[in-house]
Amino acid sequence: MSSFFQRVYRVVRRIPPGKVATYGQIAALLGYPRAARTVGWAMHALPEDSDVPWQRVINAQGRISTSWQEHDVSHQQRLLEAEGIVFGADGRVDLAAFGWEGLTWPEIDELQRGEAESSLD
DNA sequence: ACAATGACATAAG
DNA sequence: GCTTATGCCATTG
Repeated sequence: MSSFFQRVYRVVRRIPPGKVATYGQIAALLGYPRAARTVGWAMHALPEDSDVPWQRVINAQGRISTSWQEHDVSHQQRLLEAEGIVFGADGRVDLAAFGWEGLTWPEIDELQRGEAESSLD
């Protein structure tokens, strides 16, 4: 697995339950503010037996942009609602209320160090 | 190395 | 608010 994907997964795992992050936000944490599309690609390539909470990653508008038709949007929405996230009538999430604040610098530092030591995940 | 692709983001109509 | 167009980036063939 390519390093970039691993880094994406590692960050996504840090998203606490009941919170959501955007693709662009994750990309920015990795040092590529414009690599949101690649983050989305990483989610798409994510194996089902993974422990990565992919459902907590949505687009910048608080909407679920999944086009993974095998498990439509309602599936992802159900997973998020189970964590306490509330969807608006138009199917949007209030990022101001449920948006992930991101990682603190110590956490980012720990993330980087962990990446250097363990290549598996 | 080149071209195509895609769970995005943002600006414009 | 919705649709189109353009930019971005890593991965793949």
